[in-house]
Amino acid sequence: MVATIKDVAVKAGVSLGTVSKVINGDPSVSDKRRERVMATIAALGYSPNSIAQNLRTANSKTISVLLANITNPFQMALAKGIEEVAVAHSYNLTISATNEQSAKELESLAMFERNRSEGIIICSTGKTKEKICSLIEKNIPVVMVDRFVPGIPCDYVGDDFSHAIDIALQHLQALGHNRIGIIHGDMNTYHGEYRHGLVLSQMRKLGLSQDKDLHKTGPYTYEQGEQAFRELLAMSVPPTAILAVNNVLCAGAIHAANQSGVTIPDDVSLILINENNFMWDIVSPGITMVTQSPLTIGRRAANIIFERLRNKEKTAFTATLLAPTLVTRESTRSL
Amino acid sequence: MVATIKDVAVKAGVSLGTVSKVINGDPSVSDKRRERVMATIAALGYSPNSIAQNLRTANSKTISVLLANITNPFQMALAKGIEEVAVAHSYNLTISATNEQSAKELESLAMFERNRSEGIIICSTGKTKEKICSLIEKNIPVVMVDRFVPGIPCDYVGDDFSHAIDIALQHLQALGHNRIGIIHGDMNTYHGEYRHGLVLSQMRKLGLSQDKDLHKTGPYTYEQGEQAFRELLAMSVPPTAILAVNNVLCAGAIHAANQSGVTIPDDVSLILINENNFMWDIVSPGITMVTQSPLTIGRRAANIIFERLRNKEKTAFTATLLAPTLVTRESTRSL
DNA sequence: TTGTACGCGTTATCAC
DNA sequence: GTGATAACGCGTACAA
Repeated sequence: MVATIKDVAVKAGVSLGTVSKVINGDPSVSDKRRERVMATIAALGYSPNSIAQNLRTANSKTISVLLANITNPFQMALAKGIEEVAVAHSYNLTISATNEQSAKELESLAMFERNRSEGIIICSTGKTKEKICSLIEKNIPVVMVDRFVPGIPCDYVGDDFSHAIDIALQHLQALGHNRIGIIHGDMNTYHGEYRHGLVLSQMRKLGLSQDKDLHKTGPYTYEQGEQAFRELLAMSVPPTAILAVNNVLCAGAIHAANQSGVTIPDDVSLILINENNFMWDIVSPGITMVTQSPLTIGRRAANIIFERLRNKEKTAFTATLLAPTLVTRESTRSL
Repeated sequence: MVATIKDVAVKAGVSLGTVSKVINGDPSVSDKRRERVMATIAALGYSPNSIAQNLRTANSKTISVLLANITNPFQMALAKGIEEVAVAHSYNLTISATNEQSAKELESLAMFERNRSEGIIICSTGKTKEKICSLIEKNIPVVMVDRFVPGIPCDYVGDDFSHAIDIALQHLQALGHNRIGIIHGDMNTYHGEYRHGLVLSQMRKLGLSQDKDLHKTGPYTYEQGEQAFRELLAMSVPPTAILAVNNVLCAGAIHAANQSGVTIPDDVSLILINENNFMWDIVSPGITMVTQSPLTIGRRAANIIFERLRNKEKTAFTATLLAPTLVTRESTRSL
């Protein structure tokens, strides 16, 4: 059906090896023969079968990415950063999503392994530790991004979430807020719990209200953001400020505010930890945020993969934490 | 280094073929042997090399997607729809982006071909027709999405953009608007020109102002949206309403309005053609829009691929146009 | 039911 | 500079 290297060799009247050399730019081919081969390649519309190439050379020219949710802008920015670097190295990029389900994560990881992906970048649910570790033991470079999971011997790149929380809470405290409602993420993932714990300890440290009802947890959905906001505002003593840890949750909260006639920041201040992309430029009131850098995370993660591919020596694993920045807009004001 | 089927066979004391049969669920293996093989597979942490499998079975279990811009929410929704279907079929998904550069599109398509991708879904710049046609001639199922390109014999799935324009313009006309500014897309892509033409003819048909200066074209960027908006408002006789054909362009326009103290819809009405996702719920004023359905487009496109993979008979190519809907919000009002 | 042998399309190592 | 030939890891007739 489709032309093979053999077809080219026969038609060009040369040997298989010669064609292979031409394809791979080996200089030890006479110009005459090279031209002839190139011409018949074009004539036949021959395209090297990289499956066979990969089998023979024992590599796949593929790196794989496991995202949490393909439609979240934050996650896609991650992917974009990775894609840039992969393309620059002429590598394929395979993308999957967990949708926060560890079963899907396991499946995807198994797929990556069967594919002989040369590197894997994971935004994990945190519940597939053994599988990830087994991949690492097989010397596949793994980089965890965004969500830290303890006990996995690999590189990590993410935002300094602890610092981000600190910035956010201190900003609110400086404005006089003490009762701060938190719209947390999913407690079914490790990093959800982890960040929850970080927030609690920071709040304690800063002497902010310890009221447990100020903490709402749930999946990373728009609806959850709405519900959490409503519940917070319905408290007998509602918070005077709210921190949302994720873009979608925050969007839900804003929508709930608009729907229920709650004015931000007059009735309650709102601050968000997320990437500061174009969409936050056009919501009004402008949302004060502590910025994350998913694009940079993606780039760094991919670069680490390629660096480990280039230099096989096992160097110490790195943990890269990107510094967050405060962007002050109209959604936070002093009490 | 990593275990092969041979290692498993040796260690389990059976033949190569037996292991292969176990892996592929062939029933003609005695339970005793099967158990033994499974056990050593687990013990060795053996994972079938799908590169070798693919070479042998002459398929790649991969479909590839070429997006315009990985970070645009519209495009991500497309990818999401495709990913859902691919995962359901246990296929890999390879994603690339053109960033509107035909050179990059060519590279990616060549990569897909070398990978022996079993199906390709393309949101094309429109300038790689020959390459796409050559892939089709090699019997690779190709589905064009979102952006129609004429003269390519393949399936197409997209929104009914002509209808969408009609709905948008008629909505504005019904509100009494005659001078309507248009923030068009990129004239360097075929579909940019195509949609431009559609708008012009619809405006003529409806008897709207034919002033050429009402049409601003440029790349699909936030900055372009800002600039186009400013230019429109700076006209000696500015438009009373503006139509933006893309989310990012529209976001730029909104930002420019906020920056320059132009009030929507008091000073100018604004309508957008795009996916109605969560972000448009939280910008204020709410933007009236004609909705597109990228998620559905992605799903349909992927389903077409798998249907053509299942049924090799060449049936007629299909063109699926999804119906747009008007969602009225606050950004449009009568003159 | 089980094992053997061949070939998928390519690269790499040889002799020539 | 060139052309056989042996792998790469696996699936699958075919024979046993």
